[in-house]
Amino acid sequence: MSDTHTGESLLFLTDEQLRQGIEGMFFAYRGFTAAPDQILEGISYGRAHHRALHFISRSPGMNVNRLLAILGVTKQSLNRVLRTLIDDGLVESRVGKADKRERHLYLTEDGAALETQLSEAQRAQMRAAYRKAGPEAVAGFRTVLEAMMDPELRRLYTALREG
Amino acid sequence: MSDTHTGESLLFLTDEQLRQGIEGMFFAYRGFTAAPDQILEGISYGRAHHRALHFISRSPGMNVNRLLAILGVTKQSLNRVLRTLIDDGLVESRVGKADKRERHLYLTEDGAALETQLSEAQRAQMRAAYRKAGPEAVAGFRTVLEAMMDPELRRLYTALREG
DNA sequence: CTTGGAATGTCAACAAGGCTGACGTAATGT
DNA sequence: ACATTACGTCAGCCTTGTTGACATTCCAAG
Repeated sequence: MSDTHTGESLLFLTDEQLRQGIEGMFFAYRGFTAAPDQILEGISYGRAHHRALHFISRSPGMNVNRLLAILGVTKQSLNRVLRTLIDDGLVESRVGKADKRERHLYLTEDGAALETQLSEAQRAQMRAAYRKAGPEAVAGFRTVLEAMMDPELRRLYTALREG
Repeated sequence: MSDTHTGESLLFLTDEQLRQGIEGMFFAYRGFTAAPDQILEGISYGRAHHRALHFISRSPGMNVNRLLAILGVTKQSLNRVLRTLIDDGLVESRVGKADKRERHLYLTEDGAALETQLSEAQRAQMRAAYRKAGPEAVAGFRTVLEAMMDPELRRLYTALREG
């Protein structure tokens, strides 16, 4: 807080400022994943399962290709995770109606329950941080996050908001 | 930008807002690591090596225990990474003067050169995002990042600034 | 001076979750 | 008819995390 030079300077981008931003991202990401990670340990799932559940929950009926693009992993890697989720009855894979090659992904009741549990833990973490920082800081936070994405990622990110 | 409710509302913490923050962190972290990752592929190092180099560069002479606390991994995991960096002549491990059990870590010339290369790529990324977002957004960004850390992480984070 | 405990290093084994390459199958589009 | 697309799967590899066990070195307290 002592040297952020909020708005009065054009020379605020010193290497030290940037370095603090980099370290901030590193530490904050740890805090960000801590809560769901704690739930995940014990049940035999990891972050990869959490991410899949999150985005399937976010866009029910999403096909595999789209989920691959969002997660940014290979289909083999996603498939391993997805298979366990399907085998365990948390995710349902339905053959597409228009295009029968596609599989559309949905959470089952159990899947939705776990997703809710994970999501609530993470939202609680996020809510506490947002409350602490205040609405104006939050607006700035989101602006910078979006600016950090490359165009392709930003496209995916904004597409999630719009449906 | 359309629905952030900058400051005029107490009810800005809808689940949808929080969810967008969560997804924003996910996508932004990808953008954040993209530039150094690209340099690292080819040379046989990974993110773990980058992180070690970064924090040794930041606090030369740091002992192993402190680096372990910062990175949040086990000593066995760090040791494997550190071993390769030392063997490759990028990091030097000196026996402590006051306490000879401790090893103090320094970058060699080669280590500093690689760290600079990685760091510059990441700072360029960060600088572009900061420029795009503007100083006020950056101030907010940093406030939220800090609020997302648990007290222990925040302590480590702020200690880095103070030396 | 001896001894307990702390800091460090190392060996072994393992798991999660990335990756590539190759191949099969079904459905679609040309 | 044929190439392409979407998806699944097998096999194998890498990085980076984990635990447990154990040796060494050294400081500090008794």
